[in-house]
Amino acid sequence: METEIEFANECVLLNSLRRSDSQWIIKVLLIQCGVVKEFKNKINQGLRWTLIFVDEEGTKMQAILFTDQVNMWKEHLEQGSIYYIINGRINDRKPNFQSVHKEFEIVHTCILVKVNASIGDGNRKRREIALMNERCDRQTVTLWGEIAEKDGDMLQNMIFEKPIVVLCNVKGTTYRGNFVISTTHVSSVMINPSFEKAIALQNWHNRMKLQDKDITLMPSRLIKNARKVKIGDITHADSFDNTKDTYRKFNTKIKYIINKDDPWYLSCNKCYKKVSLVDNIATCPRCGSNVEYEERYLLKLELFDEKEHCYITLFEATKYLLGCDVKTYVRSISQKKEESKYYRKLVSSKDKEFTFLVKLDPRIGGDRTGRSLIAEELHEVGKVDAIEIEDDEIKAAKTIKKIKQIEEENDASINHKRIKIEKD
DNA sequence: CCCCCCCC
Repeated sequence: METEIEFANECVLLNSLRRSDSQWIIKVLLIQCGVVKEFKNKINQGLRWTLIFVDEEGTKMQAILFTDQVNMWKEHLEQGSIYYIINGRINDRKPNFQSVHKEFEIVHTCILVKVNASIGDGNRKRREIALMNERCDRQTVTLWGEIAEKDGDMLQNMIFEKPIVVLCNVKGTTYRGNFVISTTHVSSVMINPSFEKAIALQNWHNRMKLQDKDITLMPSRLIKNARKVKIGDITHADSFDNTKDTYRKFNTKIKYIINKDDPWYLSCNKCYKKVSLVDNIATCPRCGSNVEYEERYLLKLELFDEKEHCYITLFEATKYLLGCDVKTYVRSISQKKEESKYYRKLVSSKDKEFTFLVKLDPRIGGDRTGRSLIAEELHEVGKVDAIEIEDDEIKAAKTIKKIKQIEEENDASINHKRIKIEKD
């Protein structure tokens, strides 16, 4: 295969290959296949295919195939397989473009729990997914460009099996106080890979499934660690400190379910605003007509905690109350809603006590009368506290203890060797 | 020989 390889950094060039080498062979794992794209400029036109490989030392490199090579290889190369590349052309790394190899590389191994619809076209195409780890922390990831197109579609088709997803060379950004991970042009996505951490997570997930536990309904570390308050502490607060600690939880009864018959709406995929349907054409008040849309939960509740009452809105969090995703719910009530176990669960939640998690918005202060809160998460009272909290301090202490133990063992073995040598 | 920091 004749191909162009852009190396990540010069070390690789020195260690395993030199640009001047005319004959070489390298063993690589294909970790990311792009989408075959057509290109056209003043001089050339044809097909382009971007691949990302990793060698046995863990160094990543990008390879580009052009028209003839694309046609020759497109049916044969497979993500996750091992190949030998023989005698490719090696280019220097181009400083204006992203390097495949990062000085700091974060690898995320998580369970896929949600895939949103994709938005936009070409390089602007994006698709949000949600991942979860063994501590039930949710993490939103935005897939971009070819990864949104190819891997995103693959993930959407697999969402019901909740595969393990590994992300390499992704970047983190903060938007409105939320940490969001985004893919870049050098990111790679692996689905159900066979390395230790991924298998351990898969085993954990299998154990949960055997206990009939849906991990997407389990209390997250966020709600476990959130500061516990009364409703009045939130509704009567003049303003909120602009700190990182913006989550609060409170226990309260559901006094009234305001829209129990239609706890969802048709939402614009791009901006989440409610679309209106006329002759099957959806119009979004913000994005215009003929937009893509899907059902989205929206449940409004009135709460009462003996002292205060307030209104709260549940979007995605409705799932915690009903136990299923919105599409399953809508399907379940399409015939006789009284026969839907999810509908019955919704109705029976009235007068029950729940722990609600809300996020404080530092921009909103003062008079909040009439303004409803938005729930991030909720569980029946007792379910949150029942689970043992292993906070970071305890974990850190354990790690230190472990390290000391290992050091002592090493010391002992070193001493033992010394003794042995002396005896000899 | 191609192409790059996007969006709510």
